[in-house]
Amino acid sequence: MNTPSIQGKESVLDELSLSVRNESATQKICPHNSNISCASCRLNELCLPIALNKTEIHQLDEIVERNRPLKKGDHLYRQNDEFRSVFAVRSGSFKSYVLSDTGQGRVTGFYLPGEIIGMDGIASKHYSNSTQSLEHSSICEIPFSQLEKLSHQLPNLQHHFFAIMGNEIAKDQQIHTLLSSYSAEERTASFLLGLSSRYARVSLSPTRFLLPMTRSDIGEYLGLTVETVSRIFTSLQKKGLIEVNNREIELTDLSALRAIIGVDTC
Amino acid sequence: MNTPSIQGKESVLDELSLSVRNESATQKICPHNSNISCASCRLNELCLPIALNKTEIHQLDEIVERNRPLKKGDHLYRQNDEFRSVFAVRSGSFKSYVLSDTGQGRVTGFYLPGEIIGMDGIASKHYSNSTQSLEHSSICEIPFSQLEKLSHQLPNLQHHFFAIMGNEIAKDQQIHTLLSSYSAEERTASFLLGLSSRYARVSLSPTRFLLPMTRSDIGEYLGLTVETVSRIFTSLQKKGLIEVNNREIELTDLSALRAIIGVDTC
DNA sequence: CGTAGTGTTGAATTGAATCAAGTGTCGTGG
DNA sequence: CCACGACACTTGATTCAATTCAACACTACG
Repeated sequence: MNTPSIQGKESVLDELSLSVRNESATQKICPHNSNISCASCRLNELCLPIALNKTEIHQLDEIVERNRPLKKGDHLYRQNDEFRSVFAVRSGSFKSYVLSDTGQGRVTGFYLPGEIIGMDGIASKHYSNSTQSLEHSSICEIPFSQLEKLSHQLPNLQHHFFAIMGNEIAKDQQIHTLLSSYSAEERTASFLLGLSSRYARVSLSPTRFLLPMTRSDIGEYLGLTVETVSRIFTSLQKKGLIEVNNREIELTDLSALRAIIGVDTC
Repeated sequence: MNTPSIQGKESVLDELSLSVRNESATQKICPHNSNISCASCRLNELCLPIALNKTEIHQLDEIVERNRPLKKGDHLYRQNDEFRSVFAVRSGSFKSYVLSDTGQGRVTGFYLPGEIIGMDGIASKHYSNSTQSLEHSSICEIPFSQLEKLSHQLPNLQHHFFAIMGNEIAKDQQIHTLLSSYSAEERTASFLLGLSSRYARVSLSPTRFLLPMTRSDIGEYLGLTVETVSRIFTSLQKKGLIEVNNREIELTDLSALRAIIGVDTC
């Protein structure tokens, strides 16, 4: 197994570190490059083009707008902005959050390459949260009215977009269960395993990665305080299940992590 | 305001009590009647037919299967069953739940008339939870492959179904926020207000209704224990915000309830 | 009429939050 | 290039909201 070595801490937040670490030498295109097409995108097996044929991908390509990259902290959109588009993460990562009346935000989701952002705005025609880049990132913007028109022409695309939305619904319900009945340790373990499989999906190491978000972001997402997240990390490390160093994390015992959340590890 | 009087306790769980209480005399069709069509359904302004014209509604009608009513406790489907259809609640109510490894269930959602059930199964082709009737209920079954075919023909239907799914996603994210940062009292108040507006949507009293679910169901849904839910109900009643009597509930001070969850009551 | 399920209430316990103090890390501008 | 300031993170002590444990009342239904 080729677990790519993590670079020194001076580049922990380097915009490339999460995106191209273990890409093969045959793929030289910069992940932030705006001139890439859906057909040549390394994510086309996960993203919208899945299940489309060449002609169809070309049609999709026509409506996708590849905007300039976002810097860390830049907003993709803000709560109550008019809904116009959904977005596909091409590189980097994002967080969605809502601001509570008391001013403090609550994180509602994290988005990694190949994932779709903004579907919460479809019904009300306004985004129900704000979404911000966690590092140097690039996205594909897909104007929703055009996506609808194209979906109408391409049954495959309609089918797939229904599936993407259904997946989001199923995922949200899992989080509902997580938050309503799991302990701090179970939530944290589940979160790390979730990230692990999402990184694996984009051909990055499932056991060794950089957390793009702060402890505070994780806490808000999991309904815990920063202090608790930090304590759980320390305790998991003491138990030998993970190795943490700042944003660098290694899952050293996946099956023990799975055991925490009650998944049988035959 | 015409707040319909609630019937005696001997009919608290009567299958009609939630469905037809304040219907006008001009509408005599039994809500469990299987021979109703979408065109004549009293829910057609909320359910799938919304935004469809007469011809289109007729086409939808053709694919809808109106099954026999379900008794209290009957399952609509079970976790891991093959996904074939989504369902629209015509009368009664349902709960979705997943069984945790420890055997105890966690409720993931409640469904009232006019709401759509089963979208969590679209992506994986298997239902990710079990769904059970909470009282005598009736549903419309919509085979998903046919819904897709029809959506392809009717842009209005495609648009509307995207909106229904987007709404579900937005709703789930609100619950995420609720569970991750609200206290037991805030969750309970928010839950009651949510039910209130959903009943209002189907022209029932927003301040006086019957809870179709147990305290335990509510607890599982909100991430609280039965005891806590019971205590919060008692305490809200002592404060004069609600009046509870078994499954009967009256919201006597809506703005105070809204104030609990931090909504400005101008 | 009895029994299982549902709901309430009280007392003790506890997991996570809060409060508090400190260290580590990063990006900035002198 | 270093020093500074702003965050980000950690760790400990204390508090508190909600759970757990326990006992009992109510309701509904065969």
